[in-house]
Amino acid sequence: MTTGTKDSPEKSLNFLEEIIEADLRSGKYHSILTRFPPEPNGYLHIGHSKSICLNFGLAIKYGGKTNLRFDDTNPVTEETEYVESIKEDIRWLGFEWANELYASDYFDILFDYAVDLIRRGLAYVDDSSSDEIAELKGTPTTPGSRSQYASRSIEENLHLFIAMRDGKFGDGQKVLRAKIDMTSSNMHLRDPIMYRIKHAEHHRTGKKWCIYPLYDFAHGQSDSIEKVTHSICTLEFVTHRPLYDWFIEKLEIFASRQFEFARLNLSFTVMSKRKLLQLVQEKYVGGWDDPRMPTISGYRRRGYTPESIRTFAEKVGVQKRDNLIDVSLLEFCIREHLNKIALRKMVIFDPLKIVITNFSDDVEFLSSEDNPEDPGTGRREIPFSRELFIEREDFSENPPKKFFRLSLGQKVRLKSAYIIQCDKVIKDENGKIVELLCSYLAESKSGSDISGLKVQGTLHWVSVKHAITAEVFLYDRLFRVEDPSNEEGDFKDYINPVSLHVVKAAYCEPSLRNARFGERYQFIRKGYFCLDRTSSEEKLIFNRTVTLKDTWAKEAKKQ
RNA sequence: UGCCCGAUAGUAUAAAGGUAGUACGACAGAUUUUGGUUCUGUUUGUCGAGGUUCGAAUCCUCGUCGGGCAACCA
Repeated sequence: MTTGTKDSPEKSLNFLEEIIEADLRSGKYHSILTRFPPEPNGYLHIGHSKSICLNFGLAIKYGGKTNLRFDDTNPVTEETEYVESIKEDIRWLGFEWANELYASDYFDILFDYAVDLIRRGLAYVDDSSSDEIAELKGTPTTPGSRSQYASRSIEENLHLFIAMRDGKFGDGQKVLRAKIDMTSSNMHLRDPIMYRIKHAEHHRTGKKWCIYPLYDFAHGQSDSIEKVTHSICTLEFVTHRPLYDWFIEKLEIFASRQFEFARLNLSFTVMSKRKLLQLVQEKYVGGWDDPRMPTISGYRRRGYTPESIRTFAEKVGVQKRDNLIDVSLLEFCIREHLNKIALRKMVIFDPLKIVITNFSDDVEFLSSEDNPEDPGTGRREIPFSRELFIEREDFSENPPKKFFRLSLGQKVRLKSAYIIQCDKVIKDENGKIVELLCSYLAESKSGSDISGLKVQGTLHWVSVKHAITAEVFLYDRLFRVEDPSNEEGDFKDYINPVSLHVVKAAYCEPSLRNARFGERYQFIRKGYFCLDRTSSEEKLIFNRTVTLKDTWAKEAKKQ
C-alpha cells in the first residue's frame, strides 16, 4: 500500500496507517481519536517522543484528535511535578492535545463498572495475601487454581467491595479480582486484580479514595469512555490485549481497540524510567534535564530542536520488531537542521597566541557571513588585530601526513581574513610553545584576494584584545557500550567516566556578547552550541549540542 | 517445559506472489575560505530446511534464534 504522486516519491504506509485507512474506508469510523497516556512518575524521554509523534502525528494526518491522558492510578509514585514537565515537553515538541484528561477523572465510573461486574458474578473480593495470590496463580507453564474466596456470594462481594472503598480495611487486606480463568495460558487472564487498597493521598483526588484501580482495569475503560478509536501502545502490552477486550466486552461499552508497536531503543544510552531515575537520584547526572540524559528536557537543554526530533521519529519508522537505533541517526537529524539555522561564530577552546609581526597596532574589521547555508542571514564585522588566538591543536611542529593546518614555514588561511605564514616558534623554559610569530599577506584579504595563492587549510581565530570568555560544556555519550541494559551486571558499571568536559575559559568573538537563549550557533570547525539555561550576562555558558562531523579525527586516528 | 510477538546489509526501514530498494553508517573521489555543507560512486542483506507455484522476502510445514508474559507497577 503506497501513497504519493509523480511529484513526491512514493511513501509506503506503516502498519498503523494501513489499519486506520482501512477503518476509515470501511466506514467503521468517520474520524479517529488517539491518546498519549503517560504515567506522571518521571520525565519523558526520546522513546516517548516516538509515541507522541505517532499518536499526534496519526491524528493530524487523518484529521482526527489526540487526548493527553495521565495514567494516574498509582498515587504513591505519581506527582504533579511530572505532570507539568510532561505537558511542557509535549508542547515543546510541537503538539497540542484536544483534552487534558486523567484516569483519575474516571474513578467514580470505574467504581460503578466494578460494581456492575460484581453484580454479574464476574468479580469477587479476595482476602488472600499477595504471596498467596502469587502462589495460586501458577506459572506460565503450570495452571493456577482459584482462591477459596472466589465462591462468595454476589451480595457478600458487593458488601465487601463497598467496605473496601469506605476504608474498613488496611492496605493489602483485600483486593477485587475479575473472575476469568485460572488455567489460562495467558497469565493476565488468571483472575487479574482490578482494585487494591492504598491509603494514600492522590495528586488529584486527594483523600477521596483508598482503593485504586490497576492499569488493566483503568486503561481500556478510559479509552472507551473517551471513545478513543485507536489505542496505540508498546509491545509489552500485547498479552494484556485479551484482558483489555474482555473488560470492554463484559461491560458492553464502546469498543476501543489496542494496537502495539515496538518501543524505541537508542544506542549508548538507557531508556527505562527506573534506570533514568537512578541516574538522577544517585547523582550520576545533574538532573532530569542534564544534557547527557536521553530525556526530552535533556535534549532541549542540550540544544536539540523539536524539528530534529520529529524528523528522527519519522525516520525510525514503526514496526513490531525489537530495535536498537544507532545514535548516529539522531545526530544526523540534528546536524542537518542546525546546519541550516545556526549562526556561525568563531571560538577558541585551547588558545595559542600568534603575533602577526607585519600587522599594525590598529584594528581592522573583517566581514564574515552569519550562515553560508542561508543567504537570508546577514554578515557581521569581526575585529582582526596584531595578536590573535588560534586553536593549539591547529599548529604542529612535526606535522603528520595530510596535516592541512599551520606549521613552521607553512601557510594557512585565517577564516574571513588573511593568509598567514608561521615564521618562528617561541617556547618557554620547559619547551612548551607559548607563541607563534607569523606574517600575513596583505593582498590575500578575504573577498579581495589577489595573491593567487592556494592554501589547504582554513583556521578559525579570535583577536586577543577583543575576545570575550565563556564557559563551554562538551558532552560525550553517557555510556561506553552500545546497549548498557544488555551487558552483564549493573548498567551503571558501563557509564562513560568522561561524558562531560568543561572548558573553563573559551575565547569567543565579541558578537557572542549578544548571544540569546534559544538561538543556535555553529562554532566554526567545532560543533553546534547554544546558551545553557544557567548562562547569564556576567558569565556566558554554552552547551555543545553535537560536534561537526570530523573526518580529520578519523584520518589522524589511522596514522 | 506453556502461551504470545518477531526475524530483510553494520543499524533501521520498504517491496501486499513478478527487477530486493531507501536512509543512517562505513569506504573512495569531486567541490569547498569550516577536514563542515553539497555532489558522485562503492561495499554489504531476505535466519535454516523442506513444500506450493511458471515464479517466494512474501503462502504452508518443521526447525533455529531474539523478545515478552508468573508486580496489590504502568
